[in-house]
Amino acid sequence: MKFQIELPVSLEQPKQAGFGELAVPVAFQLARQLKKPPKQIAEILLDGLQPISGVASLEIAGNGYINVRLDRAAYAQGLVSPAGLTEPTVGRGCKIIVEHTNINPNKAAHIGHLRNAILGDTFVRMLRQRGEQVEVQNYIDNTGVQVADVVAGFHYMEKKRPADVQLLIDNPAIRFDYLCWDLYARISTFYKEDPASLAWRAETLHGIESGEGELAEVGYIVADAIVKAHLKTMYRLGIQYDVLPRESEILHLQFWATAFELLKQRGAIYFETEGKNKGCWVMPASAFRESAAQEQDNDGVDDSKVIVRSNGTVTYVGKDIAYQLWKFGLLGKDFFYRPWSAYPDGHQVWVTSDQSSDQQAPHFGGAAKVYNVIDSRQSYLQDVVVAGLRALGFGAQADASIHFSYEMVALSPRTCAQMGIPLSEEDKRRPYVEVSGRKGLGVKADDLIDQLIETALAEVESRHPEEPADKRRHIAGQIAIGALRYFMLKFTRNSVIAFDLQEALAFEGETGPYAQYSAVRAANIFRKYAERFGELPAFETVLNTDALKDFFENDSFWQLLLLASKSGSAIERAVASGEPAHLAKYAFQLAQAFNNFYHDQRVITEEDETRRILLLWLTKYLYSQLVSTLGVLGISVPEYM
RNA sequence: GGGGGCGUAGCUCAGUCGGAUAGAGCAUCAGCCUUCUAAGCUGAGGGUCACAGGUUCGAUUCCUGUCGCCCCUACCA
Repeated sequence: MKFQIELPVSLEQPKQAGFGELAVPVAFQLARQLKKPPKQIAEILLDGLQPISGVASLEIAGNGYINVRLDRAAYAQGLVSPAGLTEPTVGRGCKIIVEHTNINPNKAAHIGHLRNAILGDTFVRMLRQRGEQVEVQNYIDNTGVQVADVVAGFHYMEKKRPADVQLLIDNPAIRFDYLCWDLYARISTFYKEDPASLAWRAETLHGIESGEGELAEVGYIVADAIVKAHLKTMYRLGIQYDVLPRESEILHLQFWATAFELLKQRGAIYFETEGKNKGCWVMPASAFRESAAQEQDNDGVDDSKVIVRSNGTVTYVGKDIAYQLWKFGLLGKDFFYRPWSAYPDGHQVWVTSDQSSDQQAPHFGGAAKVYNVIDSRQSYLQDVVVAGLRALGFGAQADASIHFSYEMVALSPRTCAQMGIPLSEEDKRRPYVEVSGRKGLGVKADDLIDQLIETALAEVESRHPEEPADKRRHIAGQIAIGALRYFMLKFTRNSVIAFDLQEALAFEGETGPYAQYSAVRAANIFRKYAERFGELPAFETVLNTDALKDFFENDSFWQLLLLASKSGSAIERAVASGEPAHLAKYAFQLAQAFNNFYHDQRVITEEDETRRILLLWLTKYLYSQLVSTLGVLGISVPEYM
């Protein structure tokens, strides 16, 4: 280099289209060391530079930017006839586990669960698009307090035996997950009014953990039925799973006992002999909190985390450490597996078992990287789990444990009012109200999906009265899913969603249906073209560099092409930042750009044949990029809208 | 008390390693359907990027402090 300075040359996108395709701010970086004005440095850098292939020109702009302009025809030619199949396979053959959904199997799924599942599923799709090997796990806490409460409700409040509960499950006129939603709210209220009844919970938990007796039996059939309902709900949104690891197997197969021995051996936890945690096995706060080491004894507060209670039972975190170890293949033991169910496309979901394994079962676990999609309120517990791995000497795996956190979905005051939820004066002043399963307060996932479908159906019916009813309903479903998935993805993860029904039901503006509509419009052009001119031309043979050069002199066409060509880097960026919202935003921008193009240009009626074919090709390219991006977001494009 | 997050247009939110004139949607107002479908397009108004310092060629972005809001801080999960 001219200045004898080694520097990573960074590239960035100019804020404005008129500044070219790439900007090199290197002169600014050098300015500090060279004590020269950035503009002067840029001039020296460009002086005598040889022409670069694919680059049309370099120029200095602003007070020191070097703007790069690409050779448009060459760039377009590369997109018309891609040189070989350059699939973006960055997969290194290492398995990635994404754990998401993880709903307590004691009641119907609500909108908060939808955010988790949609975020997780979209991230999975993004990774798979890049060629990664991904395993989707949905952890089932079938022995926890929430299940126990509903079981206690059936057993003690409703006086139902296992066979009675099974009848409810088998009754097609009853939505069992909704029934449990209400029962859970009722028993939670009952506990509050009559604290003595909390003994039921203890009794039920004990029964479920032992795995024997009527309480355990009711526990199994309730949890299984609810899991079935959850998978059905999620499948409506195109969300599938590979394996369902259950807490009952973690208990019965002694996963915890193994992890416990490891933790004791390596001194990750110790037996507390005094203070409030006397008689417990605890992890010192210094393990999972940096600042804790210095100020251990301020106010005498003990911030250690209890792993094993004084009565000898293990906390959730303890089990989670064992589970996390298994995910990395570090526990030294495995579950047994049996088939749970199969999706219509044949994809098999497996569930863990403590008996014996099906011969066909694939190998689960043993990943190199693990994403846990869990809401941000649990970041403290996730920190403890990771600290556990680190304390055991598994530093690399601790680093590869990623808490894919997101903020909760709350309800807007307006939506609460619409649903008849009473609000205190204090709540009314807040921007949002937290949902509560214990109070039965929230929006059920299936209700929301149903309402979206009905709203979409009304639109489709008014626009296409001549189309068959089942077709219209299918399309309404696609639109509903598009609206819902986009709505859940448009916010970045650390933003609390104040769920507003009116906003969620919107199909205009920055929404999924807006993007779907753009794609439908493009498809209409192809249909009309075929009606008028016959089959679509073979673009590779028809379009030559001269024609492309001429066509893309037009700045708006060029900008459109450029934007559409960036879908791959949009996915890269979204994966790197862990923000599916970035990809959603890209899809919206692409749709918006297409709508502008659609409004300005007539493809079919263009009289110049070369130009018509060029317009058609650009439409085709935009369409395929939009459809594939929407696909990664889990949004399909209807036949008509 | 401790830990974490947030504060950007009337509302809901983006804002890429610190970079060029701070963006989008909704809402409001004014326009555009004989056209490849108006779930669309064009335009207008709307900003002390919470506040005060600091770092430097340059700060919405990084640092410190103040104010306000939220979450976590259980032998629940």
